[in-house]
Amino acid sequence: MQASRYNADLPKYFPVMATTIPFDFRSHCIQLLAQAAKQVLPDETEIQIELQRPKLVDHGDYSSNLAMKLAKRLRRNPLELSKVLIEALPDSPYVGKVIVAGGGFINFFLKKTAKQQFLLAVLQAGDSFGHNKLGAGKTIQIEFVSANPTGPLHVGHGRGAAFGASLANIMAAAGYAVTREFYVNDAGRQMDILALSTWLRYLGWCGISLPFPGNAYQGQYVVDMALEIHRTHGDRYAHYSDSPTQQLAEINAKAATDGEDEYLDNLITAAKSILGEDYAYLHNFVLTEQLNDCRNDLMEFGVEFENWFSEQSLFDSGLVARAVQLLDDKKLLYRQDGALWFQSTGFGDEKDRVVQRENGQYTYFASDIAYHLSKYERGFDYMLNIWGADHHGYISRVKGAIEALSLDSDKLEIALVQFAVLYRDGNKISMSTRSGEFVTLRQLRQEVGNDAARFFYVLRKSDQHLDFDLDLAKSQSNDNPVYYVQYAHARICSVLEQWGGAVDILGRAETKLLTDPAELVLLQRMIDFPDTIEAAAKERAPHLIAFFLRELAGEFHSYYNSTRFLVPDETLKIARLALISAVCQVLSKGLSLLGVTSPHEM
RNA sequence: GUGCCCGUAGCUCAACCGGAUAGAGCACCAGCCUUCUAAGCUGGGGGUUACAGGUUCGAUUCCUGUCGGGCACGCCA
Repeated sequence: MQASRYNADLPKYFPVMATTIPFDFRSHCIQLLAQAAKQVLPDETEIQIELQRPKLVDHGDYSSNLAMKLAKRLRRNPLELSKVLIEALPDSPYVGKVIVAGGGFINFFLKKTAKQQFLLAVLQAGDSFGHNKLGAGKTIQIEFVSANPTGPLHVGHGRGAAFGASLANIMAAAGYAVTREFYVNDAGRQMDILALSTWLRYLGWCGISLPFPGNAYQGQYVVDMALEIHRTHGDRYAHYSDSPTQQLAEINAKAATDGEDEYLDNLITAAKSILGEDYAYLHNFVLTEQLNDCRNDLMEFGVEFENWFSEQSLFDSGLVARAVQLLDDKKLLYRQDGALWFQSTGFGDEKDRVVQRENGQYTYFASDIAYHLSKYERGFDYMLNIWGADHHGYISRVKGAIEALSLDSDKLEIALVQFAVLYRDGNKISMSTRSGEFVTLRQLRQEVGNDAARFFYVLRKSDQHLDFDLDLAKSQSNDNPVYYVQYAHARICSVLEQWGGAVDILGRAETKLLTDPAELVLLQRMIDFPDTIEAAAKERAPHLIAFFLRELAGEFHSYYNSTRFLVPDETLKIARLALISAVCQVLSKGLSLLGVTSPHEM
């Protein structure tokens, strides 16, 4: 999957077409160089050709370090080698000059007319401009967010959501068939704790006051759910047998002698016993409430999933038992201290892991093995898990289990997203789901808006910590870079509206009139767009799109201030409008990849 | 203590997996609106890429060590 960056033999995406409209100058130049290398150095069969975009315009549009790379092995002077290669380059309708520079760089300068013609290709491709065939139609499943449905999403989940959703869009644009999935942890102890917490609050509404454990869910939403139950069902879930609260009182009495976790588990056992079949209602109610809340929250944030995969279904379908059995068949399980252990140390893990507890309950790890088995059985070509960075210690055991099942663990990639650390009044805000002290994604969205939040989240590399200063985000919301990009889009829309002409005639623009340096800069930037999407897909780096958009917007604003578009010269006017129309289209496309809107006016 | 990630302008971050003179945005200074949206533009100052070695034509990038920060090390999820 992460093979050669640029393979000299294969065109990257669009084949270089022999028509009048050039599409992929980079691949074209690579092919030219490959042909030259083949002629000059017939013995070298494994030549990797890389082209980079030089930082300085003086260094051309594309640059190759091929001669410098080969110089040592061939014991030849890199400058001489460059010259020989350049002389062997086939003629090209798109390349103007190729020169040697620096210590042996081969610098390609595209013809001005090639860049100008490219504009028409952009307009012609429309919304699909920038798409490429990197993925070649292979299927990839991307699992992200997967937050426990035990409370509102917080700002940490927001980063995973924004990153995952943007990356999914980018992978789709890069030619992958993407399936987005949310893994719902609806089977574990945490759900029991939430159900218990809600019930205790509910009893409070019924006038039965009991101590509320410190490690139960403290949030206001728990009180609200309890109130909702009370409103629709009255005291129905409060009065059982002779003395409903007496059992709880007994359990409470044990708290003094047992640890906190045992205390909570005892309460859960008691609740299940007292509620009987009604416990399922309670459990299902809180799960449904939280899941709906989560789904709505994400939908409003522009994040949607093809699949919501239930952990419980893995137990119901027997897949957990089957996965464990498969390991057992391979003699990779053993029993110790009453628990069932998986020999993960044989697969790169640092210690063996329990899959079934002494009390017969499967661990989270066991259902996770089954979950990944399910992914493999569903036949995706690639799988990508997006996890919080705190799960990095979990990677080796999951990969180990996959290998133990004789599956190809290279098909599964795990991308870690660092935490978003919140600051208010210059102080770090400590967050804990259990304690109910956290800033929710919803609050953040209301404070800074969906667009700013989506853009801000992907403005840095995912493996970097994100310092999120709430006060700054609020007070400087007008300075947020997202507005800078959106403003460029709105300005173009405004100009096009004032022009009022039919957009399709822009496709017949006299592009050779676009000779201003600012215009060529914009053209070159748009030529880079497909490369940027490809790089963002390969590196799982949505921030590259955000940075690209800032560059493009900046170059447009500069152009806007220096040049008037609605000029009397009709031909020139159409040419310039065609250019900014293409810029508008690319801005909109890039923003949509990041889940940000493209306003027509601001 | 062990493992993983990170350390770049005053602050927040880039730098196309080893390339040419390390770039933006905030903040600061000086200019630009009777002309398509000033949420904009133009110019300026600001750096021993934490530190010390090593690898080579070439290092922010790769290797070793030191210092500093984050995370993980459950029969929790």
